[in-house]
Amino acid sequence: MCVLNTEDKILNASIVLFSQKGFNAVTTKEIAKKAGVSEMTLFRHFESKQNLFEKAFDKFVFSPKFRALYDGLEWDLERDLNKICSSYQDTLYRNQKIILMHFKNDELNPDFDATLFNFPNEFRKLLGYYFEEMKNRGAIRENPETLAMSFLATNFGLFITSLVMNKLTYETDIQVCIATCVKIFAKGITC
Amino acid sequence: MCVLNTEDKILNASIVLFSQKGFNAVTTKEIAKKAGVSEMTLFRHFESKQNLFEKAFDKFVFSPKFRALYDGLEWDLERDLNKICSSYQDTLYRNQKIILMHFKNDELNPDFDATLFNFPNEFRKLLGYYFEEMKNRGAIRENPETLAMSFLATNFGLFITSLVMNKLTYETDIQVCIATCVKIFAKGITC
DNA sequence: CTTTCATGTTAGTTCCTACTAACATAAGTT
DNA sequence: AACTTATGTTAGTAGGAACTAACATGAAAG
Repeated sequence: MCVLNTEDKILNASIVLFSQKGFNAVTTKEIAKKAGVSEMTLFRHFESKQNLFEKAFDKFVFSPKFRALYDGLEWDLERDLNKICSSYQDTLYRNQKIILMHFKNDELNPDFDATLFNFPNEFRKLLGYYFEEMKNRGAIRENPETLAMSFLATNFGLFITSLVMNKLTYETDIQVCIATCVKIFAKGITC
Repeated sequence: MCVLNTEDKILNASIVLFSQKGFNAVTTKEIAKKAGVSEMTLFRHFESKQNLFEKAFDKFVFSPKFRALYDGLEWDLERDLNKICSSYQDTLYRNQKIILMHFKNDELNPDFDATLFNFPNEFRKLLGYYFEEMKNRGAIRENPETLAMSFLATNFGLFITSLVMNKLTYETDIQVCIATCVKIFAKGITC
C-alpha cells in the first residue's frame, strides 16, 4: 500500500489524538506509539510537542475555493443556498479534527484562532453579499446580515449535531435534516 | 454582601476554571487560589480532584420544567416554537459551563454524558410530539422527527455561535438571529 | 567494505501535579 | 481556661511527562 514517510506518520497520528483529547491530554509517547515510531524519533523530527502541534495544524487546515462559489451563483434561493450549504458543510467536515481540537484547547495561540475563523468569515461575507443582492432584487425582505449569521449558525449546529450523533443513537439522518433546513430556510425567507 | 461557605467558594471556582480549560488543564493549586483558600483546604473538603469535579458537575447541571412547557402549548406555530426555543436557549445558557467542560474533556465518565444529554433528548421528544400533532392537524407536512432534530440543531448552532461571538467582533445581534430563525422556521414549514 | 543516515533503546534529568503529614493559628464553644 | 473546629503553612512523596544524551543497529550509498 502507500507507505508514509516518518513525519507524515507522526503528523497523522498527532492530529487524530489531539482532536480526540486535546493538546494537553495527549502525551508524546502516545503519539509515537500510534505513529509506530519511537518517542525519540518524534523529537528528532519536531523540536517540541508545541512545534509538532503547529505543523499538524498547518497541514490539516483546509479552505474552499470561494471564487468558484461566487461565480456559480444562479440567483435561485434554494439552489444557491444548497450549494453554499454543501460547501460549508464540506469545509467543516474536512476541518473537523482541527475544530474539535480548537474546542478542547484553551488558548494555545491566537494566530490559530484567526486562521481557523477565516473560512466561516469568508462564508459570512459571501452570504451577506448574496442576501443583499437578493433583497435588492425584491426576492427577500429580511436583514441580509442577520440572515447570513442565522444561516451559518444553523449549519454549524447541524454539523456539530452530526458529530455528536455518532456517539448517540438517534434514528434521524442528519443529511436529511440539512436538506430540510435549507428548504425551510429558502421558503421561510421568500417574500 | 453574601459570604459563601468554603465548599461553595471552591465549587464555584472549579466550575469556572474547568469550563475555561477543561479538567486536565486545571490544577488544584489554581482552583484553590481562585477560591481564595489554601490547596490543603480543598483536599480536606473534597477527597480528590475527581471528586471535586463530580460535585461541581452535580451542582451546576440544570433541567427545565417540561411539564409546564407541554401544558403551555397553544398550537400556534410561531408562538409555540418561540416558547420552546426560549426555554431551550435558557437551558443551554444555564448549562453553558458544563457544556463547555464537556467539549473539553475527552471522557471522564459516561454517566456525565448521559446526564448532560438528558435535557436535549427531552426537548427532542417534546418537539417530536408537537410536530406530530401539528401534522395531524394539517398545519405542516414535513416529517416530525426530522423537524424536531433540525430545530434543535439550529438552536444549538445559534447558542454556540453566541458563545464564540463574545470573543469575536461581529456586529450582528444573536438574539435577533434567534428570533429571525424561529420566524423563518415557522413560515418555512407552514403548508 | 566503509561511511552515512535514520531509527531504536535505555537511562536519566527536570519540572509539574495530585495528594499527604505534621504542626501552627485563630475563633468560637463549653 | 480548655477544647473543638476550620483553616493556613511548610515540607515532602510519588508519579508522570517533556525532553536529552549516549550508544546500538541496520540499510542504503559511495
